Amino acid sequence: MQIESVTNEAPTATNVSPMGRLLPLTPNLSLPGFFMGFARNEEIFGEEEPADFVYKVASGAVRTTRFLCDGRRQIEAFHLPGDVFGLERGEVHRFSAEALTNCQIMVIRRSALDRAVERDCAAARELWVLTSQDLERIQEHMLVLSRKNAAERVASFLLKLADRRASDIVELPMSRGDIADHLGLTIETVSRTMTQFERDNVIALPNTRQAILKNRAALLAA
Amino acid sequence: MQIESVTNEAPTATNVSPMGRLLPLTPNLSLPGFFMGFARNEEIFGEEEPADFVYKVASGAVRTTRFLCDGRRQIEAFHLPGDVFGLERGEVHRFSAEALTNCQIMVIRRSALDRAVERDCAAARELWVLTSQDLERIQEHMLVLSRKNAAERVASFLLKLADRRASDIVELPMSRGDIADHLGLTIETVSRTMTQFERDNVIALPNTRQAILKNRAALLAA
DNA sequence: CGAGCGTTTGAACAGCGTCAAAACAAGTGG
DNA sequence: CCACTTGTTTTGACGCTGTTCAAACGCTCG
Repeated sequence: MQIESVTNEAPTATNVSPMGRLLPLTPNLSLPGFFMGFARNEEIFGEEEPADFVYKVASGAVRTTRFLCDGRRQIEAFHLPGDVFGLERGEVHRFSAEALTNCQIMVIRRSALDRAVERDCAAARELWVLTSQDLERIQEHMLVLSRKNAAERVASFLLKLADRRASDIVELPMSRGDIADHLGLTIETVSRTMTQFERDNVIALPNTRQAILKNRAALLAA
Repeated sequence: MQIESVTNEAPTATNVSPMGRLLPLTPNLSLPGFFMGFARNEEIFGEEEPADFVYKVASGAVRTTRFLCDGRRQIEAFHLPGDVFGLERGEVHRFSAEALTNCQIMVIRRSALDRAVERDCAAARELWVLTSQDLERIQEHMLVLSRKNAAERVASFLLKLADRRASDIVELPMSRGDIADHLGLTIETVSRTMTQFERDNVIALPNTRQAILKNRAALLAA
């Protein structure tokens, strides 16, 4: 990993503090921070490590994961540009985060966030909204995990990605194994399901890291 | 349902406002509110209804649920005394809530909470903590749903209830069907799994609404 | 005592996981 | 440019776990 300069311009006395320049954690809340670059598969932070920073994806993609004691893995979420991750209530991270692709990550000191929230109720509200959105997203995912079958899970996943990108051409920065560990399935089932969708002319798979939605209705019904 | 007087004492001019007396939403945040009683199976609020109130269990137990379009049900959580539920970011409830048993519910107007949070950063933080705890709880549950088998799911469930009550004698205010819809299983599988635990002397089932943990280690290993 | 639920139990079935091998993709070094 | 390696994805055969369907059992309450 490597600390990156934010822009093409060289840093100046006005836009760089010892904590870095002001960066938008949300559209309404900017805090001093800096950027870091991570290479594909590099760890951004580990489970149980001190949660001294909050992160936001500037470019690339990230996964947050945790493990059961016997090694079974769960991927809590995939984070795309604009997503905030690594925000904790306690002292340590409850997930680890790894780069899915080479990526640029905005890094903000948690102490700076804490201070902003102590004096500014609007900032405090922004923080609450961030966490609420996380909660809503994950409640949606819980429904998928508890009550949907393999085809429905993969369909939901593809549709969510397409909605985020606002396009029927979906880039898949994650491996089949990552998708499986996110959906509570096996690699083989994910692969078989996608191939079946392709045979049924519901999607096209020009290569393993790209899917094109050809029949949204069929995916919704799946 | 029926609006209840809070205590044995009659309300007085000092502890009752038009909004009700001050009630502790959390130990550190009290707001004007009132109590309501609900009968077993009575609906407290419905999905898509305006989220004008926040609720806290005073006594009894509550479930929050949602449905897939074809009727498959998911129980997001069971709420026991002290638990806050029905707190939303948006305008409407994203779950419905029903009384599992006869229960007393503390009801606080959301507008009162909003106002408190606008002027008081400490209150705003309390709100964030509430939502964060929800998120943490549900992330834990997600791991159960995505990567654990039937025996492990039921074991986690019993252990969590026992931890909450700080006792090896676990009251089960919910039906087998409720447990099934919470754990992403069927009634039959829940029943079979519990009977098997009983046969293996891991738990005792004096009746259908009570379980006694006899071998915590076996449950943890399950 | 009988009706109506919820729960338990059984038998058959199916969906998904497991294991194994083949196909494919992406580098690496000759 | 090709042979070789390594890791990922696909495909196939098989078996287990959990579902489905059906029936029996046991509460609770008229």
